[in-house]
Amino acid sequence: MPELPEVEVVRRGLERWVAGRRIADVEVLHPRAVRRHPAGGADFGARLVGETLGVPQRRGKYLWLPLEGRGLSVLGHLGMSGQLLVQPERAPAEKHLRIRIRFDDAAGTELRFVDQRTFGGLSLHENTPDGLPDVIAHIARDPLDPLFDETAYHLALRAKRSTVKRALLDQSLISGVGNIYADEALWRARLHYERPTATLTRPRSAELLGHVRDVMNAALAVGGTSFDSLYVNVNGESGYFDRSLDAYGREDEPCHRCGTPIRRRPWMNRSSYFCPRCQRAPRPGA
DNA sequence: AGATCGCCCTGCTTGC
DNA sequence: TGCAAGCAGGGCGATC
Repeated sequence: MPELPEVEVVRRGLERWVAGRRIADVEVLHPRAVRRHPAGGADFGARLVGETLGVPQRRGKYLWLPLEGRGLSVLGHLGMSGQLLVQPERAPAEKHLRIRIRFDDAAGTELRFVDQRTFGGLSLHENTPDGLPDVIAHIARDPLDPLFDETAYHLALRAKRSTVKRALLDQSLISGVGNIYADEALWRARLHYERPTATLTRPRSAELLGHVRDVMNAALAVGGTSFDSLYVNVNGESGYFDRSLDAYGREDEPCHRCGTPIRRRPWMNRSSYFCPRCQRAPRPGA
């Protein structure tokens, strides 16, 4: 599933292949793909025709394509299985093709939104004065954003009566961290996922944040090398290909630090993977 | 009002 | 073998 590094790879691909192009036609093939656009697929398409795409932007796992001179943006989220592909116009339709965007130039390529599980989608929104689609104004800056406020993050963390993994996944505090990166960063920081946020010292939270950035940058480095073809993102998960995970998905496999079998615990309708030796559970009531 | 839960969805895997 | 349940998971609306 695409996470922040994968979405950034997609953003770069879009910048290269569709920025500056004018939309000629939009085909919405599945209503769920535009469910965040209340006026529906026909309205979505009609309002895009004739518009020119600006430089794609990203925050966390959201990305958006500004419409030049309009104060509007096409907002996209890939969800679990979404892909944005730049394909030759004559290429056969993908099995899960949901939206097709054609351009009025002679490049011979079109933009396709393909999504098996339909958790993702596209929609059209007005921008805030910051140039952010209004519906994602509540999404915090992500850890790769130069304007991410580390001090504010730490203070918010300390003020929460919550646990560290919940806080990592709270998009209003920090965006772009999903289940995989949360478990990986916690493993690197040797922190148990149920560690109360209020017990994290400033150096400890700074260290954790550093690990979050490290795992994302490592994935970005790998994902960023594999997309110089026509495809914006060959398979929607390129960032994971050559990356070795230390915790996530490694139940019963030896910890890369101490050899203790990694454990999986049900958590918030998901799973948490951790090393029971390196990442000790917090004392009850601590 | 902040924290938590359930739902959306499909295809692969597992188990009886 | 076939069917059913489990699992993956981000985000949002409902609920407590």
